[in-house]
Amino acid sequence: MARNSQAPRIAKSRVAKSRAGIRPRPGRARNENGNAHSDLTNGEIGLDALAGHAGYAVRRFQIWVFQDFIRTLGAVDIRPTQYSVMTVIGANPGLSQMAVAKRLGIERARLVHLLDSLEQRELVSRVKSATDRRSHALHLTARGRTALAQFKRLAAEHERHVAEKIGKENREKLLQILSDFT
Amino acid sequence: MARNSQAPRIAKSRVAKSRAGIRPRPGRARNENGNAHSDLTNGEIGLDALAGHAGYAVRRFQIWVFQDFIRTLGAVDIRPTQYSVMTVIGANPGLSQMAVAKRLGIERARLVHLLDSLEQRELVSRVKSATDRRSHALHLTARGRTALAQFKRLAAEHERHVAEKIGKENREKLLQILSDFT
DNA sequence: CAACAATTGTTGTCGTCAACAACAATCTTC
DNA sequence: GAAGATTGTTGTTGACGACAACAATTGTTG
Repeated sequence: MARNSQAPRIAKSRVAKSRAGIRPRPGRARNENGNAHSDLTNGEIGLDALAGHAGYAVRRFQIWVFQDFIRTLGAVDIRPTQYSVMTVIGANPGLSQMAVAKRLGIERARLVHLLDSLEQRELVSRVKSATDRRSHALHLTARGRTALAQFKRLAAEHERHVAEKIGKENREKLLQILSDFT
Repeated sequence: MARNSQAPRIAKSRVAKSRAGIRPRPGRARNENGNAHSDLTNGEIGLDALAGHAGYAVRRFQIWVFQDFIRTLGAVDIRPTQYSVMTVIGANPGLSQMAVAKRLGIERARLVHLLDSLEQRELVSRVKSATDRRSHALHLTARGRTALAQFKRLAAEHERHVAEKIGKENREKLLQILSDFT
């Protein structure tokens, strides 16, 4: 979607927020969540409608998961996206950058930098394709294969942290619910 | 008129999860050349260990959810974080920036810019606190209250999209699983 | 009460990341 | 063989999380 992706940089100062259909609802329209006029008591701050939004919970969860991943794999300096790239290349040697990007939902422009970094660390190599001289066939180096094996062990440890956090069966249920997005 | 071409690009692949058996043998990988011609592998690229990582699925899902949120609330130019801030302020008038930041897991440095933007659009106002002259008491403006009501309606529509995508009961299960993170 | 520590909002920097746009080199196709 | 599409690349923009430093203010403690 090229149009409404995000910031319509024009409408900065005062956007036409006052569209039709806004029921003026005079008086107090707040507080469906119980507290009458809660002030800044830090004890119990209600989320109101936010509590019913899956996106909010998912965002908070993802931040936690990624932080744990980064911490758990901190010793080998591998971030989640790098791990995903290496894993896919390791399981499918010879893929083009376009194929990897499409499979992982990464911009191919972004994959360029990721591969630059991984290639610099001699974990991945770009081999010129003989059949299509535009594209590169991606492979793990020998060092990359050894390293990936260790990354996977650490990633499995991270996954155990996730299971401890939300419960073993909840984690599996989560994977099942979101299987369409992988 | 949007050239919407992004959202559901991944076909639902119900590929076997390669539970315990499929392990990339340390020897030669046989996929060496079978995919020089672009599309041959489009649906056949295995995720290997990635398929068992909740973080990966969650990342992909969150991208989808946020894109839908941004698109659904595109007409009012409200992003997920802005919505969360306004919702919490609306339900808890008078909160300090620190309290809002802590509750939502946002850096207070980042909240400054978010509030600058919302204040500029006259949706939120910073009121100097009488009891603590360091802090601001945050309130929705009259316009902000009206606008938030509309945002909530649009957000509810977005939430219906989520339910359509993953299923009504799956969405509720998801909210339940991740309730600790909200 | 006065030094000292902590908090609050703010500014700034850095790095990651998604989304686009433009480009050269290279297929593909008609 | 020219037009159009694809691949990798460079660059820009903006949202976002993580830090660091700072002034103003509050609180804490000797």
